[in-house]
Amino acid sequence: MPVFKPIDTKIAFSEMEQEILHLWNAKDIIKKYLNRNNQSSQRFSFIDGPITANNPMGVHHAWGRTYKDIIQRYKTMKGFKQRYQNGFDGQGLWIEVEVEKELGFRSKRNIEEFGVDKFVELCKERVLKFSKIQTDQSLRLGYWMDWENSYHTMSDENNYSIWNFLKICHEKNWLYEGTDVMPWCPRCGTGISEHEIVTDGYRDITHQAVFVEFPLEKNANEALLIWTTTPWTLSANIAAAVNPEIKYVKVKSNQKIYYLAKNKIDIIKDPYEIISELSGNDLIGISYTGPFDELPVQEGIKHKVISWEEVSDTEGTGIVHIATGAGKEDFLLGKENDLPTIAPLDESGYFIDGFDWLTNKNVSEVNSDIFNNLSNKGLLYKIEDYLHRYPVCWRCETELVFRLVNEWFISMDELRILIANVTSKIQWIPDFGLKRELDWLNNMDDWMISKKRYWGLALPIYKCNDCNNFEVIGSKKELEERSISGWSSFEGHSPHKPWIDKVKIKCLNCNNEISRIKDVGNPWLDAGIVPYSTLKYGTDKDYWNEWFPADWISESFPGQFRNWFYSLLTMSTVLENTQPTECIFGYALMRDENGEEMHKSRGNAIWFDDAAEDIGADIMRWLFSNHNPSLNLNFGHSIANEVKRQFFIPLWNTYNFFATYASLDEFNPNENQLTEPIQSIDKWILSELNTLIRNITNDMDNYDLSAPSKRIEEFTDILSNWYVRRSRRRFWKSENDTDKYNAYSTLFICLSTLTKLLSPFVPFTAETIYQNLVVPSNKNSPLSVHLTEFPESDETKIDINLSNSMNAVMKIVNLGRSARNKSGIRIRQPLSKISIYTDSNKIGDSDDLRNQILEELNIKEIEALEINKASELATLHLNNSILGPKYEEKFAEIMNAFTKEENAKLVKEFLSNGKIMINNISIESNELELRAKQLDDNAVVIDNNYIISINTHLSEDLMKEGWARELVHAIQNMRKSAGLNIEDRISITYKGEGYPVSILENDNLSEYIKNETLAMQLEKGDPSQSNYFETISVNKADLNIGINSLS
RNA sequence: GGGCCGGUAGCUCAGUCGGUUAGAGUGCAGCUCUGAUAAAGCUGAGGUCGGAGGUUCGAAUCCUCCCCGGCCCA
Repeated sequence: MPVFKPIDTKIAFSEMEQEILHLWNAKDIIKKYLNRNNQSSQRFSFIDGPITANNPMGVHHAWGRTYKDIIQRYKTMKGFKQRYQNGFDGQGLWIEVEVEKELGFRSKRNIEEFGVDKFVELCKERVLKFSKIQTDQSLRLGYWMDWENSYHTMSDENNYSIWNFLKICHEKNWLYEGTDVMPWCPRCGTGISEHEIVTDGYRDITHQAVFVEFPLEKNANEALLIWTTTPWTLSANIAAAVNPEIKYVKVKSNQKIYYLAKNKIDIIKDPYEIISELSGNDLIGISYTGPFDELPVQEGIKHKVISWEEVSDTEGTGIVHIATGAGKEDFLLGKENDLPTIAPLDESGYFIDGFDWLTNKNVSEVNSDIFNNLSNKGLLYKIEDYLHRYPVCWRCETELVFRLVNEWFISMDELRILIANVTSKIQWIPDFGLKRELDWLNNMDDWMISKKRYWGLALPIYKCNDCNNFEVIGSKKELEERSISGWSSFEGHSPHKPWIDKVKIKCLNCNNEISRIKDVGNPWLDAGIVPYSTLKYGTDKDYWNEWFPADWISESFPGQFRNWFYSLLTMSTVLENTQPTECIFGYALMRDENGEEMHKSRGNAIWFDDAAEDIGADIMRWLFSNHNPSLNLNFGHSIANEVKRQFFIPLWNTYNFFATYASLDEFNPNENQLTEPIQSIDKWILSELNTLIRNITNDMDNYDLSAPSKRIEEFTDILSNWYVRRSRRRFWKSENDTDKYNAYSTLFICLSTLTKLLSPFVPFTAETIYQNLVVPSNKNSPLSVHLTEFPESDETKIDINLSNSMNAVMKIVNLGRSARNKSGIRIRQPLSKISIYTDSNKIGDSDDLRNQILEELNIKEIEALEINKASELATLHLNNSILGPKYEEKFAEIMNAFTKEENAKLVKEFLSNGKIMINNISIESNELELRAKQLDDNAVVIDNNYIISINTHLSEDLMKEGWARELVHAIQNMRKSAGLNIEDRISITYKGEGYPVSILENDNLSEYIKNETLAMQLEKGDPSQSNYFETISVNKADLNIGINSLS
């Protein structure tokens, strides 16, 4: 009975993967995997960066999850106990937006009318729905986590852990309420973060840009000329900014004096005269009259020219109108220069009190009124259409305005350096990650943690509107203790809006009843707390100590420096002043096949579910494993197809070859162990295998997750194209001797070890091969490859000399093929001699290796090359990499003297003595190198001081032998065409004259032909009477051949 | 404007500590081998290693400046 099931040579990956999924389910393998190291004393702590559970996962998530799976599977096989906890991110605006879309909402007012409680419940439901979908998709990818124990950032535990963090921030005086100017959608009534604008938020829009005069205080006939595309902000003008480095001019036109940048002189619409040139510096400090000084809010504001390096003279007038309450940069500049702030708009974009005739007008409809007003005051210089990129709301396309808002911040003044110190303790892969994170920290403003929305962390900040005291509550228990009303309405709900806001506490300063602020938290707080919340920091310190810090975390680099990595580092610094993880492994961005960003709208996005079915999870995973993580990854079908052809098909063919013949021969790996004498080629491939294990172990221990796949591909290549290719005859021969079983054993060891090496990377393929090769042949083997141990390298099997010799053999064979190619002699045509010069003659000593060369190249014999001949085939060169550092300056002289000598003489000296003398300096063997001469009539290769040449002369006997092999080849093809089985015996009939017949009637050659083709008879006759016949051309003469099956 | 990453064959990318004639895959052209292989092998064409300086006996590699692309910050 054959041990191994027959294999489908045309492998359909996704079907194979479905079968394996069923197997894992049926045998409960995942659970066994998760629990196998429960008793282990070794720990590997991985913390999952939560995936946003807002949509089905994409192929880019599959990339990241593959890394996470690979490292955990490897550590599992190495015996480490792990937590395998996956995380879902579920609070924040992204979820709200999707729920709003589903409900057809367009603004916050819709949500208020609908009911915040119902809205929040729908957000929760959405998270649960997509976390389920993502779980199923992850299983399809072969990602093994403790799926029933995934954490959610919306959990009570997570939210209360953040409360604790915020309370500590407050105790250290790092938490404060401040103001900032941010992009704001007046229609949705919410701030839009910079990130949201950057991704999808700019449109090309034509605005009316206006040139306005700001008259100088000292002389109303002189004016600064400014330019703006947002006329409504002029009502909030505070200052005018110039660049101290730029050249400005004072010009006279129509009896008035204007100031503007020299480069923008074209703006002056009438004839003008330049009165003087001046630098920006000369303008700084000048007082002017504001364009809307008559408005109540402008009372008491002193307008002055200030300095700002960012002012350019490529746009506008080179003098910039500054409204500190209506522009992001203006606001910062205002802070630096200690300027007052006027904020004109309410949440919905209406002018607030104090703006006289503008009050209660909407920002979207005031432009023409403002133009008229300015014109009446004589301040309007001119109006132009201006096309520019302008931010819009990514949900409703409304043009954004910049609005001054109150937000809550964590101050970075003291924290910045502490976080940087913690950051530097972490190993960053790739290492430039550290530089980038430190750069971000350096530039990081205070962290804005509030958002005026509904679904998210309830910031536990309670503010007294009377005395401005604010307090931060650090836990649920503390809130209960402090509550003076509303606890019963809250109890039983999650700490979210609106329920949490029922609870009121007493102001410790003035005894008033005070409420929580309305804001929710920045979602990165939710993800950053995870090393504390999920590891039971607040509830089980022993557990926390056991698993904190993480050994390794991984996420896509570009965005996370300012997001997850940043929040992790900040929160861990505040709580424990220590690193949350020992190592951060980052990877770049996924692009489409052509390197373009994937977009739903562009149609080049690939859905995970489609990819899993069309491409297969393992091919995706191998493609990911093969890629340098720090570079962007181009992903697509043709790239996946290349991976399949490059790696999976050769691997599958090798496996198929083994299973087919091992079954025929009823080879059983348990009963047939390797027995002496063992051929060199077996020892060699086992040496390579153990080297492979050693290298991969080393890679994985250093978190180099892309090196192993390259090594495995190289190994699979030599296994298939050298080991199997060179061993075929051993498998085919009819007698079941030790040598044949040694070949099977060796190949079995390689393949079964490969399944284990492969299992972290391609769990389905590895399992398939394991199930067919290992499980049936050994009753004691673990149920799944994923329950096995990672292979240990057996150093005693590693033989570097053998490896070098085999490399030389392969090199020689390559040379032989190349020589044949050049002289047009086919491999089927035998050659007489290969000549080798070597001092120790190692290849010549090993019959095994000698025979590899002779067989593979179809050459009769190896002969020794004598020294005079050998020295004609080579040139001698200095080994610069050794001599350079050794002799430094003197090296130039040596090189000079060396080139003056006749090289052929030096070669001979070297071959005789193993060294040469130059300038009375002895140059040793390792400092020299022989290279093959490029000769037309000689095929020469030199390796490790062997000199090899191949004789391409053909004798009559050799030619006949060549034709005999040609006939064998033709008859084999006929057998195939006739549909015969491999083991079928045949009889051959031939008809022809002259040269072809002389081959068939040569005793040796006809015997050879019969042997090779399993022919019992070889006779002259009428081939057309045979079941199958063909006419073959031999040395330009025709030969008719017919075959009959005797089976 | 600042920080980081990248620029090597038509395309995708290796290239270690500075060291010999800069490699692989893919594509193109030609050939070979094959009773595991919808495979594989060989040969050929294809390179100012982004540019310019510098250090060095020697630079794709180190240094400086510049150009182009990406990401982040302002």
